[in-house]
Amino acid sequence: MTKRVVNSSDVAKLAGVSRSAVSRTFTPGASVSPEVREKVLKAAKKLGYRVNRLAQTLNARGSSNLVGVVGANIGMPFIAKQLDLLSLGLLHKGLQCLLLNAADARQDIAPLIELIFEFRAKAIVVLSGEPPNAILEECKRRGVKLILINRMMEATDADLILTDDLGGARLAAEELLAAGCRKIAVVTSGSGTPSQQRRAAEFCRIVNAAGGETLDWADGPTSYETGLAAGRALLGDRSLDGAFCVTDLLATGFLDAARHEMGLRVPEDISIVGFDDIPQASWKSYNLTTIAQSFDALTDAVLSAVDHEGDIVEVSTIPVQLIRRNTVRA
Amino acid sequence: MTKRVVNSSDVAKLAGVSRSAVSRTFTPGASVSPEVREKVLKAAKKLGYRVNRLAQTLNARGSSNLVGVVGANIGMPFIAKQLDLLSLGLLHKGLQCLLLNAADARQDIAPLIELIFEFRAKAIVVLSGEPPNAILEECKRRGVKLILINRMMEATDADLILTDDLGGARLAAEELLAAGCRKIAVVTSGSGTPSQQRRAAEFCRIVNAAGGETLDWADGPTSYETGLAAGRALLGDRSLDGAFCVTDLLATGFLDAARHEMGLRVPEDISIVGFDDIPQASWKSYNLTTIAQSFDALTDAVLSAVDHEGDIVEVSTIPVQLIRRNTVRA
DNA sequence: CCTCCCGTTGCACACGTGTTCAATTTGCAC
DNA sequence: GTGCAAATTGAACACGTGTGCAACGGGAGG
Repeated sequence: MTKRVVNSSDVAKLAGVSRSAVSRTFTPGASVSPEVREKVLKAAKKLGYRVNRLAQTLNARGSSNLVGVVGANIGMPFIAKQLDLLSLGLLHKGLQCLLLNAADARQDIAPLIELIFEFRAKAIVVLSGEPPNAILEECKRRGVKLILINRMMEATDADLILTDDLGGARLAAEELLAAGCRKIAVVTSGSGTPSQQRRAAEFCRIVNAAGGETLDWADGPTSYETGLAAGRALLGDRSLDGAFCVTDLLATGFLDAARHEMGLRVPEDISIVGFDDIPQASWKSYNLTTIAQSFDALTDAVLSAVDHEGDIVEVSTIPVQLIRRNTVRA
Repeated sequence: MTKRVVNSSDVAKLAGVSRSAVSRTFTPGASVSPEVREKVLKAAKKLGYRVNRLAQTLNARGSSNLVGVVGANIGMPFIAKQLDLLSLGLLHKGLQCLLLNAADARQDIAPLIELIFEFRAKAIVVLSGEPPNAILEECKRRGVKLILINRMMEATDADLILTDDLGGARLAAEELLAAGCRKIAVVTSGSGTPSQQRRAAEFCRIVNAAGGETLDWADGPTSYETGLAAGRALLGDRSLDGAFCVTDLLATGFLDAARHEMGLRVPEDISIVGFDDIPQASWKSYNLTTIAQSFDALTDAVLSAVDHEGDIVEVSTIPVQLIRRNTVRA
């Protein structure tokens, strides 16, 4: 006994019409008479018929309505929230989300993208890692939209969606300077992503220009533990009166090191500003002053880039906003 | 100018062989002579040929190597981590992950599952929501593996993967009783998921049997804010000396309410135990004693269920473990 | 040299759908 | 009733692939 799935021909046979009629019934805007449509729908329901999207896509010239999403560390709060909203938006738009999770941000994501090619996806969204140039060319050749979120800057063949890192760094710097901070730690991970580097560099530039002193840290993955380690290493220097952590995850770790290991009071002894506004930033134990990115703007930008046909690349900037909570001295 | 994607016939033509030879070259275990294989590979590389998985699947009788994953609240720490490991494991096994994100845990997930049917997925993993019985039957009829994680208990046609909620509740109860707690809050969300209900019911049973008193709370979504609200509402009663929150997210909120709003010391004034061991549970500000589920066991169970052919349903139990940190009085 | 067997190859079919094109029917005005 | 346009319908093709089947070729054993 072979469990065969029902065909459009099966439906056609039962309804007593041609297979074309069945196809047209399920194709919006096609020309079918109401009575035929009803017969077809009845037969389809009886047999439990469902269109085979794979065959549908195969037929349609060009690509499917699949969107490949490449990421790493899906479990981290900020990425998780991005993915949550993004997949929701895609689904809402009638697009399906093929998730390719990289084991590690450092992993070469080229094989994953090539896998997406094999599925004839309509677009590819890259949340982590940096696709090599060969991939960029291949995307262009195949007519696949490539959308990079906070990735390489000099890629000219992909749609770029960039957080306003410079604006955010400025907000953070001004807030800490206004609080009277003069010697400020700048905490980044060792991953060296362009986004983090831009934030750190711009922050240092502004603070130094204002006569402040900055102290860099860059090591480890982008994690709570790294923030903790940074705090342990840097906070021995009691002359530090401020810290800018380029990620909230780093900031929470740094803050915990200050309070629970180094015996410092926040914000009385040291002021801290983060970046991203992850959910935990608003938890009472942290109450972290941070730079929020508009998730809505980010999602909208991705969705519009997916739809946006044409060869002109789009560069969207996600606006940022200072969220004042309670980790900067008044 | 039409941007056509390269065919296997294109490759065949360039290599001077038949299309079958191309297909066989990319089919492991097929019979091709080394010289033909090399010619084909050379031509394929030159043209940038990639197998079209959609056509591949269409041909192959039966289903694809897609696995549909249905979830909600992908952004929440516990779900996010589940999804992270799961998608990683699936990818590692050569399976692709089609992510369908529900807007809300209460949303009817039947349409999402039906969408997965249309893609002829090999299996469906349900992380949130409860599929109606009609879906169960349809899965069986279509020969699609249905895997439910911590969902309905009485479903007999699906593979079930269940956390050892009862064992976890027992560990929590024993820990709190051993700490001398006599009047214990039991905090659940208002979502009424079977998993949460089992944990709460078993906990109450054990504590009551030991002569302890329990105080229930069940309202709101499963979130930090709900835990906060529960703490505000319950902790006015100063005779409370313990709390079991069926989710770490609830526990963190509850703990913050105790410390930052009700002026209580944890664990001196009240002992708290959570469930899930989300990453934040180990953050220094919480140091939450909690019941950990083995993520590896969960992932393994899902992967084995996907592969496991045959009509017999599998029921896997994910073991739990008490993680002692610092929210229970010694 | 003949026979048998095995590895390789190409042809043709099947998978399930959307769509063009011509044929047919319907509707309508005269 | 008749002519014409519009709406509907069905047959046939295309999409890109894997594979059964038969044909072919070569080497080993007799």
